[in-house]
Amino acid sequence: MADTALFLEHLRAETIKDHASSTPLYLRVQRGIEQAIDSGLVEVSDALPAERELAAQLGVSRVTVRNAVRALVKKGILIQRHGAGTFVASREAPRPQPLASFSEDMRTRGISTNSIWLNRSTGLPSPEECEALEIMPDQLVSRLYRLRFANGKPMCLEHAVLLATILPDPNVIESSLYAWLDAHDRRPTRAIQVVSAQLADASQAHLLSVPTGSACLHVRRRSYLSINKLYKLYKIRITTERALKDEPAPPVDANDKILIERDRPIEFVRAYYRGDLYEHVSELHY
Amino acid sequence: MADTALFLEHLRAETIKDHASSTPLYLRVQRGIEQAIDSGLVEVSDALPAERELAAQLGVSRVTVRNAVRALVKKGILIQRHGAGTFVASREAPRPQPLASFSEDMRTRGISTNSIWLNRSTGLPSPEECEALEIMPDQLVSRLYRLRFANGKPMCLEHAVLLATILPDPNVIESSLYAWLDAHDRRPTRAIQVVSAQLADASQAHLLSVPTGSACLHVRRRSYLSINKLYKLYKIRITTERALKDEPAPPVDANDKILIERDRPIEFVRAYYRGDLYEHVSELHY
DNA sequence: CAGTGGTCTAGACCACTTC
DNA sequence: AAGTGGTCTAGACCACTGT
Repeated sequence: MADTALFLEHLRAETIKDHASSTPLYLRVQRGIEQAIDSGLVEVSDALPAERELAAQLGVSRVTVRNAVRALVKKGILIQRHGAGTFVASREAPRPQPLASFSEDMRTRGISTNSIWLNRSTGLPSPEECEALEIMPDQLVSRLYRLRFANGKPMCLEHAVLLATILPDPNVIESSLYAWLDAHDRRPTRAIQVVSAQLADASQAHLLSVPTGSACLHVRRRSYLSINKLYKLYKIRITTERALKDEPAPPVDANDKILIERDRPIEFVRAYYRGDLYEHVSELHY
Repeated sequence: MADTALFLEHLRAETIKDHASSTPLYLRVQRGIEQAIDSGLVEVSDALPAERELAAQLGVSRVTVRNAVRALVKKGILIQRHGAGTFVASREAPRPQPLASFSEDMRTRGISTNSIWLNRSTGLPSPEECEALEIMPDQLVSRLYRLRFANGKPMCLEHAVLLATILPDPNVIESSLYAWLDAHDRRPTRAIQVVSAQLADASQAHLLSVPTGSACLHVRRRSYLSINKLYKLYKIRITTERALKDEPAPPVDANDKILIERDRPIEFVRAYYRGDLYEHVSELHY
């Protein structure tokens, strides 16, 4: 290690910093180690001080250190080898692809984006949408239909459908749907995509400014909100409604049902990308 | 819960079972809980006994119980809610897509597969392959080129390149490459895929039995082997060589280099799928 | 052999949920 | 107020690695 003393000093400072705040100790240690690596204080291939040593130097228990290290190992930033030590992993190695929105995806590729709205409305779902969103036919949905541009070129024809309970009014979306969802703490945590190759039909080709019969990538995506976030949103809604309408609390059963389900689909997207301009990246695990 | 006493009894039995073996205690507890859920002993929406209660009943510490539960929560089988309890998650909810081989992928879709070899050889890598596999131009690679059929129809034109150190002789592969890799403990643990839409050119179209200009899905995949497995394979190779040739151990530096890198690409695949027969599924996380 | 991470115990207090 | 999971401590022994 380049300078163990300096590393420990930084870590101690970082660990003490939010002492008054409610940030858990192991998260502060974790962030301290992460920052030390990012700032180059410890370099790739360096061994971290032993867990017992770290614990002693920071004045915390070894369990707490292990808690912090475990998260960083899962992130791929550290590598532990039984009997040998804990090492800083190489930085060049690929990291998992996060669930990014179209705009974010393009931004990371260094491409500017804009879009024009073809339709925004709220209404009843089609049978296909009912199945995709796991809802009954009388539950309202919001629709966003637009043509997206990348670096000024038409790139993608996108049709998004969301639960109206998640997005009550589609007209509030300015350019980035996910930015709005983020701001309202209801951004999907997980998505399943099905990608297939198709030939553009006449109307798609016209909108995308390509010849009919060009190759295009058809992406269908179902996005899920984690049970925890859903529950929190649900609780908030219930409380607010009760406060407003002076109604009694809902029956416990209804509550229980929601608690125990897993992630719930909140968004269903169909998109047609120009085959000459877009490639879809995905990561698989064994 | 249907029958707490029965659940605890099962769990106690499962926990004690491999007492003599070296299986860690928390893994035995974990497996016990998992089996109880799979066998229907506890049902969806049931709350598990409290962690302290479980620990007391099993005669283990609460930390050990938490260790077991944490893994099951990560797997999506259990859901924990602060202050409320630990619940069995719904089983219908979708589970993440594992990294499957073509044959496995098709089998889960209920489709039979076969293939004909177009070429199998070992040789020096092209510049593109060097970059994809992160190797020098003098390091040998094995190539597998074949036409794959699904339910008797030509489905996919696949060109796979692997490090010769991983697959020394491509002719040993009968039908499933991944089955062989599995048997030799060198199956990739992770892969990154890039999917794009293209029109089939004349030779591709001919092999796939579709008209020239049909939509096809072009998939490029880099598959990685985890650092741990790599290290174990490497160590084994070193030891064997030493035993055979009576050579001294390799210099420590070479060893160290390998230890600290992350996952390493061992396979590079280019495949062209018929757009009318294949859809690519992927999952994203936030 | 000494040093490391991996597992385990028996406590404790805090934050949150439920009633 | 009682019960739950979330965090934390101060120990202990085992299995593995390096030399």
